[in-house]
Amino acid sequence: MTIRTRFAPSPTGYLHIGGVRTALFSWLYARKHGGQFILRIEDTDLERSTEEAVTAILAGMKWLGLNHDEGPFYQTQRFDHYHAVIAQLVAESKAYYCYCSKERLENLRQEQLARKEKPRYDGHCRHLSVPPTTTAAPVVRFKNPEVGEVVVKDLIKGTVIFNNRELDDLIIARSDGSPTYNFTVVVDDWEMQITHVIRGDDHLNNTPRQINILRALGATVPQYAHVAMILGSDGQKLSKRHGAVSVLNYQEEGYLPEALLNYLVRLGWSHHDQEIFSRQEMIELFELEAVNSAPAAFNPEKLLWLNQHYIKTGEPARLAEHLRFQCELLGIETQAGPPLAEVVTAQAERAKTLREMAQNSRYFFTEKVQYEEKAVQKHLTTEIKKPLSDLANRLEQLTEWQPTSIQAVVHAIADQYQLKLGKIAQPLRVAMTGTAVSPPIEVTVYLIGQQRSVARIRQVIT
RNA sequence: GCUCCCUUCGUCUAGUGGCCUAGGACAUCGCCCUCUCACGGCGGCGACAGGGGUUCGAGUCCCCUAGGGAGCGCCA
Repeated sequence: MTIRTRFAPSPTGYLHIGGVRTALFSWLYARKHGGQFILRIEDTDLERSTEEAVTAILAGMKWLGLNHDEGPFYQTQRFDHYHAVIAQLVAESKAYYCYCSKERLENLRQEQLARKEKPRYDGHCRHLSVPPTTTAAPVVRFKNPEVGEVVVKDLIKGTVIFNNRELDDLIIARSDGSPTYNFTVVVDDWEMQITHVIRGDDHLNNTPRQINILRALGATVPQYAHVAMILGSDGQKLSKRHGAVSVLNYQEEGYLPEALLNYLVRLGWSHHDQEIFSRQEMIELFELEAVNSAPAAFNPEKLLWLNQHYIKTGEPARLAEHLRFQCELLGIETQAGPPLAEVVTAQAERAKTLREMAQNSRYFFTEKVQYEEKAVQKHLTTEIKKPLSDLANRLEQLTEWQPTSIQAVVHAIADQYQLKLGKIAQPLRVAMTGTAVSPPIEVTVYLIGQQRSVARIRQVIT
């Protein structure tokens, strides 16, 4: 049997961290078993679904490299399938028309709540032999079994047993004829031959209803795996404050897709003590049985650590493209500066995001350096102007512009004036960058270039 | 209210009855390295929610309590 998993987001909001993790788990499971990963857009809520959300979901999946083999399917384009199945169910008396008014339902609900009962439909129209004389359009309800239990063998939660007495006859078609969620999911998972339904555990309670419908349809029941939700860093429900923002925001903020994926795969899943997983390793090692059934809190610091890990270990040429993207966002012209890959190498161990790297690399690309008042006051003293002047001259005469030769010159000046290295390196750094922080001085000078370096020193000492 | 799920350091987790005086990672603190910031190295602080069982032995199995969360929609 070929493994088939799916990711079925509803485009009523953006693709956030929680959704991405579920998608990742589904994708990994399919890839690991050489199966198929299907993307399905659950857009039946016409009121709240938006085109932008669909675009953002697709873009997010693409950015992360979570490629699908089939789809994207749109539920709004599958209404004829749902209608056909509803008609079949009604014809077989496995579903029925319900004419109850919303008022009646609301009263019923209030009464049940008052009696401290779980609010459920009472089956009023289930045994109606003749339709009532009413002008209101009916809904269609599924005839849920009234006795017995449904056993869900969840791959993450374990065996969960639901008593059919706790369930009621849910609406599968609204009065306007449109199908409802619990029904479309079932029809789609069935028709798309999904073998493993991996989704958020907020759906665990829906599972027995869906299994009952599947059984009524004579369909094979898929395996289920309910993943716990992601909490905010404060242990509360994830909100916009923590990361319930579009996954594309992470791209804009300078995160690498491999870092986000690595972070998310370890949130709720583990393989012994291993923290770093390449895409290939994730695929090979991932298993649903090792997924934690408890919710996990989102920890931005660890994501940052992983991001820097991938910045430090990634291919500079590839990271350079990410840096270029960030520079563009920040309006930094990179044309006239040093090769971006070399900037990446120089800055990798002092940037946690590519955005941060771009921000801290402005001085490599601009003619007009912004000088920090504090740094200038502290390091560009009058006593240092003579050594800096000599240094500029020596640098100007260098025939070989390399970090090693630059370093030799800096050391020579330090020796000549009997200065500790820091006493000349820091003033030089401020002259070059406007700040007291940068990569090793010889690398900084090297990357800024001979002409610019000499010019910057002379500018600050005149 | 009812049903279901969850509970190991601040956080992510290892742990599948003896290897646990509970291991790793992030964060944090200290030291070292050092031209700055970092990176790196070394070390410190720090947890089995509580209570009952079962067992020779429980973080690990069972029950209860407490605390979190989800569902109970003509939303998905």
